[in-house]
Order: sequence, then structure tokens, then C-alpha cells
Amino acid sequence: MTTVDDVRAVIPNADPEQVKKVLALKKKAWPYTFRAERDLVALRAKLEATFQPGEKGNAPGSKSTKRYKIAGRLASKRGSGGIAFLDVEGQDGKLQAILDKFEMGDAAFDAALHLLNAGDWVGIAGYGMRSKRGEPSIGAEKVTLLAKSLVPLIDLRTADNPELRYGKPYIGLMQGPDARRVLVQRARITQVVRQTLEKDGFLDVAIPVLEKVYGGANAKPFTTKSNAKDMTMYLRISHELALKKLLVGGLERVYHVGPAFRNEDIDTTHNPEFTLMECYAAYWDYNNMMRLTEKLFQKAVAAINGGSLQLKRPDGTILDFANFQTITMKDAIKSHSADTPDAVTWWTEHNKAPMGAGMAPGLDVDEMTDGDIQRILARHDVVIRGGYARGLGIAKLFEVFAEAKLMQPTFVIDHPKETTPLCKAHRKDPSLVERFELFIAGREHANSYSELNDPYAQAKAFSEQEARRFAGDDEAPPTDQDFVDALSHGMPPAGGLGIGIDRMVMTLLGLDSIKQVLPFPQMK
RNA sequence: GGGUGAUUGGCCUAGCUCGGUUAUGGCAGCGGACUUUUAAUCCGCUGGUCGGGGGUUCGAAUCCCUCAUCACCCGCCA
Repeated sequence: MTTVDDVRAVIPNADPEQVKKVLALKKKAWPYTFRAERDLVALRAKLEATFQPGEKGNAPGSKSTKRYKIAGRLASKRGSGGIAFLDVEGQDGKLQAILDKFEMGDAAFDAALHLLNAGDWVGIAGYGMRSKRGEPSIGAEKVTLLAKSLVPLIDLRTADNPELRYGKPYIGLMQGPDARRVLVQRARITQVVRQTLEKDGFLDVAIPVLEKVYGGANAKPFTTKSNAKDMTMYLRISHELALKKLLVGGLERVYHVGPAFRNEDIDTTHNPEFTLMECYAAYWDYNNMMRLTEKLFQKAVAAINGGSLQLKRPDGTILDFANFQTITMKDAIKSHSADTPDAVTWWTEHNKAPMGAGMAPGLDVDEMTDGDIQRILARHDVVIRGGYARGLGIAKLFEVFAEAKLMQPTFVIDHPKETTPLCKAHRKDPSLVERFELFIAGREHANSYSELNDPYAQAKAFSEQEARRFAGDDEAPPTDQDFVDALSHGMPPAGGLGIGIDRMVMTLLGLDSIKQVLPFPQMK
């Protein structure tokens, strides 16, 4: 015979009063199944349309005498003498159940109210009705405890404790349909991304998480050890190299949505593991990928925004996904550095234009010396690990002057070649590569290349990265000789695209922390 | 990596600056009242020794040391 003390010995937080109730139920305490309506929101709407306030479905000659069964978590219990109100909360919304002492009988009524507490899972069988105040309800004929909560329901409206909110995600999710909606909409977004890719003929392929060599991005990896092979292995930092090897093998359009791992610090936009979508299409370049990117975002926005491409943010600004902007990196630096003190200083030094106050055109990197760039970066305390290179300096100028200002969906194109070793040179300017990044709300959301498929150029790019590693850039990836070998067998021309799904969800839902879109975020 | 602040019953919280009789209030819980509530309301009750350890003192939630956990800011993360 189990006692309250037995339970408390292993579940110290358990409320003795609730444990007593469970033990008294004996074998009936934890039932196995319950058939119930799936959609309480729809049922609530239906009852509202069917009945007038105060009208009950068990009255003789009622419009609808249909019986219903509903189930959910008991969110609130309100007694008022011989009548009691239960808020039964399903995943997406709640429906009220009403217990009437005259109808149920004293014993059943008192027993049900005593047994149930907020937080319990409950099943209700009864008829449709509306309360005198008009609330659509189920008039309870039978009440079943489906599962007891042994600890009190925590109300985060008053208990704003981050340890509870993020350390125990179920506590946060229990707070109501709104708390769960983010995860529901996140699922919608990834579903739409997958559907859109599938429709365009992209094949969902399995790729390894554990790798002998990591690559495809600049990041510090997590390491682990394989006992079977007695060697250090790495958790992938991107999906890029594996997917491209499949292009070599003859798969023409491939994608993967899954986690990538980066051993870096945690903040509002970075989690050590995050969900990355990457896709590659043979015979495409970055222009084709821009069109695909637009489509992916437009379909996702439409899916969560009632079909509209004008997405209103919490601060009132409208993001217009109907019209994506395009700007080169150099032009972005120029237009967004206009009238900054740095631009005024530079133009004055070079005596390039008659200077009125606040009239400086932006920085024109093609006219700037390396010294000019380094001076300005130094003024902004920007350090380039592994040493200065002109292209990296230009990329830093973009970060300093332009990145945060790109609110509307904007493709920034044609980066300096030093920024990436995996991208084809620009067909019109060898100092650039055919790359774009999509910026929305000041954050990077997508990254795409006309993929480099010349094995010799790839090998050389790898050795330049190695040089940077030796010079102190601990995020420069090592050479992946296996990848060079793959390219030597011939990879078709291809476009590639990567999208950080967590950030995409954040932006589309108007949230400002990655913790809010992850059910299990890492805490610092 | 640096700095600041916090830790009081299941949850939130007062008290701590200028140490002193049985540690404040709310939510939840338990009991009672009420047949139409919407975080219902009203009355009563149970529950904590104040994050762990050490020290100062006649006496510490209140002062000191230490450990732990957490938060915030800065740095780092194209």
C-alpha cells in the first residue's frame, strides 16, 4: 500500500493533499485513453453560434441536444455555490465546462470539485450550452480525472522566473495557448519551407552530424571522441560540404533541415545548436537562389500572416515581403555611411568634394586605400583576427555602417572574395564573389553563393584559410581534402543557399530572442 | 574573460541600510459560505528558520568570509 510519505520521498515537491486524492482513487487514478473533440476552439465557436446566452442543450426541445466529450488541462476552477465553472484548456484554446449540483447530484458534484485542481488533466462529457453571461460551455454530465498534477500550477504572470521559463520549458508552455503558439507557428514555417523546396524538386537527404573534418562556415566546432575509431570527431558547423558531395554524385537538387553546432557564446541571437536549412541546385547560380529565397520567405510569411506579405512588427513597422531590395555590398556601405563623421573626415582629407556641414557622400571603398579602411575600422574598435586583408576590411565596414540599418528584406550582393573560400569569383570583377546575404530587421537571414566547383581554386582557397588559422583566426576552417577530391570528379555548376531557421522564425513572429523560438534553449 | 546585483514556504514578495521577543502580505492548497463565473468573491486554517558552509556577537534573514546557482551589463561570436 503506497503512502503519502512514499510518494514524498521521491517527489519532495508533491503536495500531500493532492497525493492523498490520487492514492484514494487507487487503480482509477491514471486512466489510459479518452476520446475527445480535437479542436476546442472550433467547438467553442460552434456552440456560440448554436445557442443563445442562458440556453442549454439538455432542455426539452432544445435546438441541439448533441453530446460532446472534451479534454484538456484544468486552467481554472471557480465555484459559486451549487454551480462551478471549469476552464478546460486544449493546445490552442480553452472551453468552459459547467457543473450543476441540481443536475449532477450533491455527491458527484462535491466529489468532482474536491478531486480537481488547476493543473490537472480532465475529461468532460456533457451537452452544449451557453452560460447566462454568454460563455459557450459544456454542461457536464460526467467528469473524469485523466491525470493529476501533484504540484501547484505555476503562474508565470506573477512568477517571471527565467530558470522556470527556460530551464523547464513545460512550465512556460503550460501558461496558455499563446505560450504554445510560437512553437505551433514555428512548425508551420518549417513545414512551408520544406513543402516549397519539395515542390521545386529538392530532395531531402540525410547527412552526418559527426564529421572527421568540419567546414562550410567560420566557427569553432564542438569536439567529441569516437571509441570505435579512436579519433577526435566534430559536430558539423554547417551542411555545406556534405550536400555538395551529393551534387558530385549526381543528385541535382538536395536539401537538409537540421541542427548545426557552433561552440561559441550564447546571446539573444546565438544558440550553440541551431536549425539550419541548406539547399543546393545544379545548374543554378546565385541569381536563381535569390528568386528561391524570395519564394521561401513569401510562402512562410503568407502562411502565418493570413496570406498577406505585409508583416506588421510589434513596434508597428511593416516589413514588406512583396518587394525585396537588392544592393551591392559596396553601395550599401556608401549609402549608409553618408553623413557619418567617418565619411566627412575621409572626404575632407581627400578633398574630394566641397563640404557643407552634414553633406558628405558615403564612403566609396573603391577610392579608399587600405590605410583609410584600417583607420576607420580602428576608430570603431574593429579587430580582424588573422590579420588585415582588404576584402575582410570592406566586409567589416559593411557591418559597421550598414548591417543594422537594413530593415526591409534586402539582398546584399557581391562580397569581397576574401570573405568566403567556397564561392565562385564574380564573373565581372575578380576581386568579388557571387554571393548574397539576405538582411531583414538588421539581421542576416540567408547566405548564398554561386558555388565554387573548380577543385584547384578550392584547394588554393583552403590553403589561404589555413594561413589565417596559423595567423590566429581560430574560426577559419581547416582544409577538407576529401572535399577537394570530390570536386576533382566534377561538380556541376550550382547555386547554394543557407537559412537560419531560428532567426527566420524570430523575425517572422516579431520576437527578439532566439530563446523564445526554441523549446529548449541553452542558458549561459 | 571582466563587472554589477540577486538567492526568504510550490510560486511571487516585505523585512536586510543603523543586528534584538513566536519572519510580512498575496497566489496556490485545505475547510466553510454563495446556482452563472471568466486571474470570481467573502470568512477561517495549514505550510517557511530566511541558497550551502564558516565566522563575529549575549543575540543574525539582517554584519564579515567562502562556495554554489541565477540574472543583468561589457567583451567575444563576419
